[in-house]
Amino acid sequence: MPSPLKVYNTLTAQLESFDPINPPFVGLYLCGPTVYGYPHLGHTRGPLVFDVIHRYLAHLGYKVRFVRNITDVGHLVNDADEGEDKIAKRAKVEQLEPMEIAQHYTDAYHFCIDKLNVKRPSIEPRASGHIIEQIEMIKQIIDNGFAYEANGSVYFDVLKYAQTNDYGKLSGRILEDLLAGAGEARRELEGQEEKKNPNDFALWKKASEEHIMQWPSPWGQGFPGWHIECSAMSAKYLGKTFDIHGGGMDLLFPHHESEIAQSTACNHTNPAKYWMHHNMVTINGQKMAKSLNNGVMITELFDGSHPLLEQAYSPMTLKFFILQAHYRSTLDFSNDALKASEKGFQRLMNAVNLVNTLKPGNSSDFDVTALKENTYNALNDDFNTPIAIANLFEAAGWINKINDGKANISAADLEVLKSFINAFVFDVLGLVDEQKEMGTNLVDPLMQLLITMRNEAKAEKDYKKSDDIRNKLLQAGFELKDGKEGTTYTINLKP
RNA sequence: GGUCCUGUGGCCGAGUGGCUAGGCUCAGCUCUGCAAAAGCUGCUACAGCGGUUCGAAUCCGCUCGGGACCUCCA
Repeated sequence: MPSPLKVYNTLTAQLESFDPINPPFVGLYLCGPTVYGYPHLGHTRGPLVFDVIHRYLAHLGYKVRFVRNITDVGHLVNDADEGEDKIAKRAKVEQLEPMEIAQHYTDAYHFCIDKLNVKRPSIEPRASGHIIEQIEMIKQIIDNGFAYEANGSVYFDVLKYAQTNDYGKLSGRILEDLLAGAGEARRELEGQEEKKNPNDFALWKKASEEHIMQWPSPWGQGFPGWHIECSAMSAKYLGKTFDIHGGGMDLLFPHHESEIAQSTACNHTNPAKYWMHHNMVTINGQKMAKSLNNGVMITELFDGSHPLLEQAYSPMTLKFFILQAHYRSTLDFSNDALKASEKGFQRLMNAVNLVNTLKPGNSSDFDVTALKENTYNALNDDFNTPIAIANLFEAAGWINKINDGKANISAADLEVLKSFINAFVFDVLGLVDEQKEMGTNLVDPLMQLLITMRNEAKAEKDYKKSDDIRNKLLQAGFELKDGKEGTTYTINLKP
């Protein structure tokens, strides 16, 4: 029997067994993108990791409602007190409607994520579509005595909250340290004097006249603070307490810490049972971030146009690359690493295709059930995709041996192997055989014709002609392979 | 400055107190008209210095290196 599912909970800093609040239902919330720029490599990790989590939970039989938001308001350019919305700033530069920009980058995000075969969430709420919910929540927090209005803005009273709650329990921060550590590192913030305490954060910000995205509120024209959107939207669609809240480690503080504080101040309950955080994609050992300007855009990866790239890499190569690392480890980007993933992925897909053509024997030379169990155990151990993939490679090895007649598998075991490997590769990991997808329909009959012609030439020992066909095809992106069962081909994706 | 994470073989990247992770690369072999693919074989690492232990890459301490967060950030 496979081991039970365990997840690492940032809140307790421990591996915990996964017990949904209302089985078989699972509420899963992931902090989505801020749509004010094109997505880079790092932006794919969250969606990819939580896609596997989403898929695996569904695979295990849970009814998952997966909510991933689009942030199209509220993220401020510098800080809460300069009051310029990121989206609005781009609008001024490009002379477009703010929502036009948000839509544009949302589309770009969807384009990239879809290429990676990430399942769309059950609900994808926009922050701008939930202003009312956010205002209601802020009102409740004020009523509960944990927020105050100052000059048209509303701030969360961290000190008041900390009197009866643990502010910092998620990120492991100690309020006294935060207060003391403010010192030199903290910038001189304009309007900081509105706050009772430097650690107080904005729930609602007063908008200046130039500020394009603004809404009426009980406190005047303004816009919501950064953290409140996730609290409002997760509560609306998943309830005041739900199962899993995820995001990047860089959101741990202050974003998620503040979410917990807000939700607790409003609803008197911890919003999520499990908090899961994935690590960063690094480049030259440093975090890839918009603010550091070291991002490789996803479309640049797909078409190989970024100067650091030696070639184009397909979406599945990127996906496989990311899944070959555990989600809580940093993952360093490099051409060599990407190439290794490209090769390895192809090898795995070859084996997966082969498994459907295998002929069973009388007995099995290896323990299929154990292999399957090990693969489940890997994912049950905090979604350890690299170990799961290692097991799939072991299965691939056996598949190849069986295909070569150097190993046997019983008919019953073959069925187990087929169903399990297909389930894991396609359903759980969500991989796609890109070459196969391209190769069907129109291309295949033509290829079969050329293969036949070449084999005729070979039979006549006209190797010039046969090699010519092979070389020309290779140049065109079709690689021929002579096997015992005949000639097959692969399509190489090149820009 | 504070809090925390991390340092694995040519590259990427798992991992447990004692038993080969895996992928890629490289070399040799089998197969093949040649090549590719596939298979087989080889390459045994855990920053440094101490300590605990019968035994540590895995636990503890120190040193050195890298990184994250403390400010928008996936």
